[in-house]
Amino acid sequence: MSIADRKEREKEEMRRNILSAALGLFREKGYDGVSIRNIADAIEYSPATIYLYFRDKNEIFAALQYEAAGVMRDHFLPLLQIENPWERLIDFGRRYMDFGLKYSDLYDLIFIIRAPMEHVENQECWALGMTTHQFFTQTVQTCVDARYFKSTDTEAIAYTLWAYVHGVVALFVRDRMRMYPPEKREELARKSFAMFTKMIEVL
Amino acid sequence: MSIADRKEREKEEMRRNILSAALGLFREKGYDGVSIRNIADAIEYSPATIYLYFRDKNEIFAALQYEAAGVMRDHFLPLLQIENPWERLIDFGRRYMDFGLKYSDLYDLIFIIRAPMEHVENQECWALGMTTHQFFTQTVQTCVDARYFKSTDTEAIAYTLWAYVHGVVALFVRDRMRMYPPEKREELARKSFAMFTKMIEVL
Amino acid sequence: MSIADRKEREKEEMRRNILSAALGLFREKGYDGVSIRNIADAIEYSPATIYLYFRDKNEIFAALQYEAAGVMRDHFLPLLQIENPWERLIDFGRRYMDFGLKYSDLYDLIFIIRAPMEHVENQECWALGMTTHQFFTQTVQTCVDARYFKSTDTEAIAYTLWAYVHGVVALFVRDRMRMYPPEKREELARKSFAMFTKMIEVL
Amino acid sequence: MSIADRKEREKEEMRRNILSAALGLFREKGYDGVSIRNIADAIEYSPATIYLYFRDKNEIFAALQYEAAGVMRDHFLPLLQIENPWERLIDFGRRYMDFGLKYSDLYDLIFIIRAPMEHVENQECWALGMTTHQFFTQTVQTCVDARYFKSTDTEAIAYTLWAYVHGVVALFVRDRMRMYPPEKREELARKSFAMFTKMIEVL
DNA sequence: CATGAATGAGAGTTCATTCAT
DNA sequence: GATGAATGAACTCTCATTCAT
Repeated sequence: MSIADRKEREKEEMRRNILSAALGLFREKGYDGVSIRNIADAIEYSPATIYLYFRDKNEIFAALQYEAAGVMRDHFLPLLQIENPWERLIDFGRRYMDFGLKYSDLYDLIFIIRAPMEHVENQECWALGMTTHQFFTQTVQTCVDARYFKSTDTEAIAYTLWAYVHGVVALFVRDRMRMYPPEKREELARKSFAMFTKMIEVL
Repeated sequence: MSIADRKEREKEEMRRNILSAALGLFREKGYDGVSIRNIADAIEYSPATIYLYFRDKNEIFAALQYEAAGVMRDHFLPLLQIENPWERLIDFGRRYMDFGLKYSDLYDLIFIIRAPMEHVENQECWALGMTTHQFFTQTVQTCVDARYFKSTDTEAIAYTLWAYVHGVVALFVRDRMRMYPPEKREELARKSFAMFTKMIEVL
Repeated sequence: MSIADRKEREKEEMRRNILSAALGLFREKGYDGVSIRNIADAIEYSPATIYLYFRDKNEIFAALQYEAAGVMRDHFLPLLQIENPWERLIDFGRRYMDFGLKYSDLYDLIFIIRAPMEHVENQECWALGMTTHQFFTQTVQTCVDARYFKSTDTEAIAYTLWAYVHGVVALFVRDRMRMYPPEKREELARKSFAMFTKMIEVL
Repeated sequence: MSIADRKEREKEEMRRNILSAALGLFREKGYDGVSIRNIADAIEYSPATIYLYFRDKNEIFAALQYEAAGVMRDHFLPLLQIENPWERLIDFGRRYMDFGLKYSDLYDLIFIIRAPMEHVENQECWALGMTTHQFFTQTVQTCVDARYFKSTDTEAIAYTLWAYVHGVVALFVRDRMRMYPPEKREELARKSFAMFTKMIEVL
């Protein structure tokens, strides 16, 4: 079995290799700006080789989205350590923003890009995203149960919180904060977040 | 004069024809996904004809953005009638959301889509957008001056409000509310908005 | 008749207008660099108007060649005043070079460009060129008859002289003197010409 | 090794294939008159294939020029055997004319055609051409040093000789000897050259 | 497993030319 | 007499993709 194992492992390595190169390029030049040839050049293989690991460009894209969803989920793992629901919720928001500001391209992939959703992998990706979403919803639910909010409409609360943080990140990622000097943008986002956490205490 | 008039009208019609076809395509497939040929096919003219009305692809895009910015500004005009600053601010948010949900394609063009910003017309568009932005900021400022908020950080307040409504619209426009049944999405957005207006009273 | 006359005159004026614009552009950007639209823009008429005066782009080109041949012939007219055949011959050479260095574009048109020679006008142009050529040959013949040369092979002499001055101009016109600093090129040509006139005395 | 060798050979063959097709077309229609598609059609490959062998149109042209310059240099190699400077100089001229009359297309490429000179390869070509030019200049210089000329202005002498032979070839290559019957053209050129060699003895 | 070679399709853009008005 | 509007054909060049080796 060990030979097949190694082969499998090598195959997986190559896939990751391709994806990571694709992601890097994607980060630099946007989705449409990346070509199979670019990726091939980056990993120093021939374009044809890519097709041994991915059926077409769309499949690479789908895999990237899945990957992004995985990275995001991992980014939230430390939250499991936080027992106090309110603290966990606040940290959820902070980590969401951190992720969005730091991995803008991944965030874009997950929450902004208008993507073809035909592939199976897209659905896996969606499933993965939903577990994260449910984790968030449950955290809100726990807060509601513990009477941290006056309102008991968990759905509305969760959605409101999400909308806000998404707004912050989306404006940043898609470069719509040009009226603020570059070095002040993140600071403003952070200040606003602090303000927002105050606000929701009265929900 | 009527001949020249007619010609003028026809020319204008053709421009709108092109723009409206382009708008649909841009929204559907993004800036890079749309080709001059696509647009030409859509209006059943030859590609060369497009160039009689627009210098290049970018100019079409810029014209659309400019137009969108104009529509949005007009959408906010009734606000001028509202004297009470708080009411005006709340209505601002409501109208922002209305605009985004109703003219998703225009909203996308202004606040989400990725595209080059080199053209002069882009800058005019930006200028137009900024007047709207300033109108918003002033409204917030007036509220601050009138002590509607405890906080006096106008910039942070304005940004927070904007981020929230943008988040709501952006999730909607880019179809990230698939976990909610279609017919409930707008309702949820509205409910959340009501919740949000309550929240900001304590800012 | 006077109406028809005026019309004719106006038509001719327009033709010259077009040709002179075409020539200017041609000078700047080379034959292939000039488009009908360019010419139309230059004379502030519509491209379609050009077609009222010339059947196609080729015809403009042919007319230009004819014109160039005319300008060249005129350039040689003063030679008729010179009675002494040797002096006339030397002056012929000097004027040939003057013409080539000063009206490089016209020279190119006549002696270098690889042109389609289908048009009737091309043949007229050729005829015009030939009269100039014959004038030159006759001048050489006169010199031969007057024993200015030892050789009596008029044809060979004429051809040799022509080849030399053409060489000088052609290297200049087609920018093959880049090994000499720009400001010295013409000077070198002139010095060489002086040298050449000495040489041919022994022919 | 033989596989790699064969591949290498095939690649080289293809390049030559392209270049030879391109050469014919360039000569026939000039630089601007030739399109990548033309070349592709001529060799019965797709246009995209051309780009596997040459970066762009200019590179094809540059390669041709470089090649032509090489062929020309090789054409002059036998001159190295000739010790007597005067004989060498005369033979230089003869070989120059031979080259121009025999390889008109290459000559055109080097000394007549108008084309952009941006590429590095153009500069290599220029460098190669200059070594040939220097070899010529040195030959003249040696003659000057050995008092074969009365004049000591090496530069002017060299330029004069060059201008003459270029004139001969250029008139021929660009078909400006139409007033002479085709079969007599080369003969006339040769006769003139003989005459010219006599002339320069008195320089 | 990897690839060199090839290509059809398509990108944005410009052109000479026509024709109804 | 002049033109605005239109277009088919062409341009250079890039792309995703295939396939024999």
